[in-house]
Amino acid sequence: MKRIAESTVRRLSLYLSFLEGIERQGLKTISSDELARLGGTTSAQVRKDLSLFGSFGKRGLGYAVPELSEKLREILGLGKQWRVCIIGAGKIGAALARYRGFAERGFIVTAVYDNDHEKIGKRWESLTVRPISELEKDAAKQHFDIAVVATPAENTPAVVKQVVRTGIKAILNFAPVQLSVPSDVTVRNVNMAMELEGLSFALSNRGD
Amino acid sequence: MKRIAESTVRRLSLYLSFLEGIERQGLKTISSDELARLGGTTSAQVRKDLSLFGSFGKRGLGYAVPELSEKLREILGLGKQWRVCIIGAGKIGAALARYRGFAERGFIVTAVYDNDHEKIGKRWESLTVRPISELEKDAAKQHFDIAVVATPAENTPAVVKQVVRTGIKAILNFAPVQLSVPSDVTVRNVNMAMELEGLSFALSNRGD
DNA sequence: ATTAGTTTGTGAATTACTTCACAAGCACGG
DNA sequence: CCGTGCTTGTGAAGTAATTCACAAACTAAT
Repeated sequence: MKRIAESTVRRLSLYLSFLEGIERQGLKTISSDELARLGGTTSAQVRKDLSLFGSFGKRGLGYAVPELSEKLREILGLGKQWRVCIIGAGKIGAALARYRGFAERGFIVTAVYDNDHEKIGKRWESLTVRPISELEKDAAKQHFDIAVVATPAENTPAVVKQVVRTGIKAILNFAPVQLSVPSDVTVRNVNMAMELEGLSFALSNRGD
Repeated sequence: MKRIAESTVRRLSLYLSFLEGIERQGLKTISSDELARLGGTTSAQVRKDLSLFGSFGKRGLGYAVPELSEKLREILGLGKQWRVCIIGAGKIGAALARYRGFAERGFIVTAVYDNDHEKIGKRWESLTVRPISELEKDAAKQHFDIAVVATPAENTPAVVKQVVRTGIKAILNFAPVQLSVPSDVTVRNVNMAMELEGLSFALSNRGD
């Protein structure tokens, strides 16, 4: 299959979230034009995005909402449950572990790790914070699909090495460093400082 | 000045974080090639990014680290302090309010708002959670540059309307909805569910 | 001085992404 | 069952972003 751009995947994700809202409102069909308006894009973009995976619409009518939702969930791999481990039991780790939205979308947090003796052993909801030294052993027993890395910048490269060794192929990285991983490991970065700096840039350069 | 792509601004931000690390190590110069390796890009990309703002390097030698850092801080508007208000005193809001990294980079959290009576009046570090109904009044007295919106999806459109009315021109949005704002307001979205879905997609479509 | 070895800055070429524009398909009304 | 009004799917055209590739500029060594 043709390579799919990251921007496309982001939009698919966005469309899905709109469709779920629309489904709750009870609407049966939606046009590419309406989806585009919701997502701040164009109808041609919506149709092109979807057409990369098949043709799901009916000409003259639009897209059937439940069918398209289902199709998008399938494309995005949301049919199955993904097992997630969180590494770093700080503020961000805690906020993530408790966020209900993940489980709803099939991302199940199954373990939390840290290297701080203060934190190890603490209970978080139904989980206990475990020493990071146990990660590899644990991973051999239970399978993890995704690692969320929320460690201080200085520890992150070492932590990521360990993660890669366990065979985990997807990392969501909150640490403000660029990860170096083998090409078969997918990384997504979330970097608050970078987002704020983007806003700072926009504020500083208005009107030129 | 030519319009600068968001991807470029992201990279500038990234370069700056590397330069700060390098500066601490005491290195005086760096080549576009080394910066590229750190940032997972190409040397041509680095040079092109920088050349949009001037020519800061010395041929045969590279870039002087402190000078380039300073220049990037200036380009990104990090010379001044930005006043930030956080709206939504939930998990994410709390994690952000306490994150030390912001202040270091000149983003000063000066107020926190919520509409939940349980939360209003609670003290957070040096701040007190205020009722969101006071936002507009407060904004008239103290100036806010940036609003961080971390409210539940359903309240977000109304909250954003209020934010826009105060004259704030930059919003960092954590709510999983697409904001509709006037074109002179800059929005950056951070959406954890979307990032995880991107990883889910990658895991589901390996090797085709 | 001259030469060898680097590395920048930047047009040109390439690749990737988005938008245009229209034939083809479908629903509905008469 | 034919026409009217919509809306999709998609090549072609247009933009935008990235990479190539090389002259120009600098250092250091001899």
